Amino acid sequence: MATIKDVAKLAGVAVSTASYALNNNSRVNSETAKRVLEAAKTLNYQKNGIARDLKRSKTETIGIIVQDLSGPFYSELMRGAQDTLLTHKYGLIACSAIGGNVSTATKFLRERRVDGVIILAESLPDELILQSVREDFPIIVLDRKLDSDSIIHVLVDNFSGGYQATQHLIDLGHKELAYIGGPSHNRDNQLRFEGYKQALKDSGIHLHPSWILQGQYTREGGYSAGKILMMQGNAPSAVFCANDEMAVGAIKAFKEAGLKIPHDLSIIGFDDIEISQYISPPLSTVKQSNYEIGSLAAHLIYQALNEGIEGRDYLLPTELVLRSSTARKQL
Amino acid sequence: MATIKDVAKLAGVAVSTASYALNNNSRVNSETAKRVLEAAKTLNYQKNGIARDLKRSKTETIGIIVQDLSGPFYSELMRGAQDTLLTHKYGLIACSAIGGNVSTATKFLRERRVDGVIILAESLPDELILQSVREDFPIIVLDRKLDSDSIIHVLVDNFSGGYQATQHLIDLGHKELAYIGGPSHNRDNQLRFEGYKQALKDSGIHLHPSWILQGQYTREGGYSAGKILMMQGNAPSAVFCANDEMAVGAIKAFKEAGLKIPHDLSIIGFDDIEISQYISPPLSTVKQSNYEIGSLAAHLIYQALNEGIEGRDYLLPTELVLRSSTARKQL
DNA sequence: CTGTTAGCGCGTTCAC
DNA sequence: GTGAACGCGCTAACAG
Repeated sequence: MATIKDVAKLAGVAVSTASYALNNNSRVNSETAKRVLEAAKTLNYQKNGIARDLKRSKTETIGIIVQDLSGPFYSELMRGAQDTLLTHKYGLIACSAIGGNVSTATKFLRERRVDGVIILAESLPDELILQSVREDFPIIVLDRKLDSDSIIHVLVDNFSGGYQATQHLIDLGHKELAYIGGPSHNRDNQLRFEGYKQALKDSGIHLHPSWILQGQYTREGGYSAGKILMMQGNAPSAVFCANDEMAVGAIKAFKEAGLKIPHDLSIIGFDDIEISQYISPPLSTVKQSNYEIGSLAAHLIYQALNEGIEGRDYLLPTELVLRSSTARKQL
Repeated sequence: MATIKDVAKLAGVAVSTASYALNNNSRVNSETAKRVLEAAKTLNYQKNGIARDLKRSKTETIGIIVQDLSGPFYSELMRGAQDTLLTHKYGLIACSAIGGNVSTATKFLRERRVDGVIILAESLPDELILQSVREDFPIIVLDRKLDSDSIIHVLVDNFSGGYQATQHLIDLGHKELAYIGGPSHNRDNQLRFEGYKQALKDSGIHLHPSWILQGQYTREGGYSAGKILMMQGNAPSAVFCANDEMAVGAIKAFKEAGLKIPHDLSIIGFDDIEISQYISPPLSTVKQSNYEIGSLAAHLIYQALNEGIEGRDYLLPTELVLRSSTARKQL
């Protein structure tokens, strides 16, 4: 591999001159510059980015850590981040949180391989993040609330989302409202549940413990929860599922029980994943604008790196997406 | 930021000793090592990975370049690559091909920021890839065939896939077979089309030019193509769509025209994307095992880096996934 | 066996 | 246009 030294030698100039020439610095006269560029070409010189980053002590790259590099769920978010960073000439690289202490995530976080990180990976331990806090290394978390005043939070307003969904069902005349939740330790789920409870309370509707179920955020979990709901005898007239995956599973269970949706039972989800519009009936749900989240996160990180920022806690609104799985209660 | 120097000073040892201690080298006696580790802890020392990579001239990280970091399409593939690399203690980072010459993709390719790359991004120019060829830098392409004997190809057998799909329709008794294709310059599409033509030929079925349509690989394109097919008057009895997205669109068009699928018309897609099983009717399609592709790519890159490899061209089989959108031709 | 000295990897940038 | 220090950690060779 040719280094800048080889280029300099071939062009008959000092290494520093070669460096200036290769970076189009106007200090070198165009004649010399041309010679250098030619030498670089003949040697097929490729700069060593690592050496460069080391010297300049910055990488102009932001890392995003996601659960498993595979979630269709992150699509829009990444696009948002990518688009925004690109306008600032920053790069974006993604890695997964899988792999524990040898994971690339750890490298990103601790070894200064990127100038800042965006985190959206439940499985990444809080401690790892907190240990990585240091000056001039912006960390944005999208999936939890951490107790450190240098960490920036961009969170979705899950509470309002849960409230909105529930209120929508109430507005349609439903009073028997079940809740199929995600893992109980999951923060998003907790907040969505709080929203649900608050909405019931505000309308003076009593919360019915046997209608509170757990579906682990999975399709299978939603299916089981739906089955249980049916077997209990006193079926509710509407169900709020804390995510769309579970709603898909629950719908299956309800259909198998012979219910017509939304005629016999209304159901609303959360997330607005892609398949929600293709299932039958198309699912009403609560949507968070992932593109905006990504874009905001990227924007904040750039600001933090270059101009400094003021606020450190951002709460983004949710939006109701009404399709055909919810309807006015039949009398 | 504390550097190893600070740690050494605080522990009262030479930098080299600190380095050995931090890397658990048995040369330093445990007493000293403990002192060093403690010093590191009190200073919150984090090693600079960049400096390390520079010195060792390797990163133990593989890059994967995808179209836009967002495709649900890559999910399985990434998982495959990730899992495999992890067992070799290599990291995986992903970046998008968007951004032209300032893109992170370019950095990966030219600036030795990773030890090897996997490419799956149509928009990345051939030249950029070819220019990045150098010794000891394995490049695996999954989306095209390049004329360089140091580039490794892992390709899906699109020809056979196209053949399989078409043959399946023929086996069901269909003889009026339409083809809705992707962009004509797209290599995958071309091969699928070749497979289609070959299958027709082998069964002595004449190819009907007005049944060859173009849908740009998009849902809307498939929809339009479906409409056109209906308007032509002489509708085929079965359709092979070069990807599932188009099949989804086409089905919509056929339904709007009052056709019952598969009773009046059979349709088969390609890719087996997630929604294929949720649409109505569930779509028969041709599947490529993306997990395996990713895993194989990762395996090859590891081999190339550590043991050297023999073969440079791999062709992976496709598999027919039969659901309910295809049926025996009605007499 | 333990610890130290010193040079390296490679490009950037300041002082001359 | 150039020489040389520098960023930071690794590691071979050497000394005690």
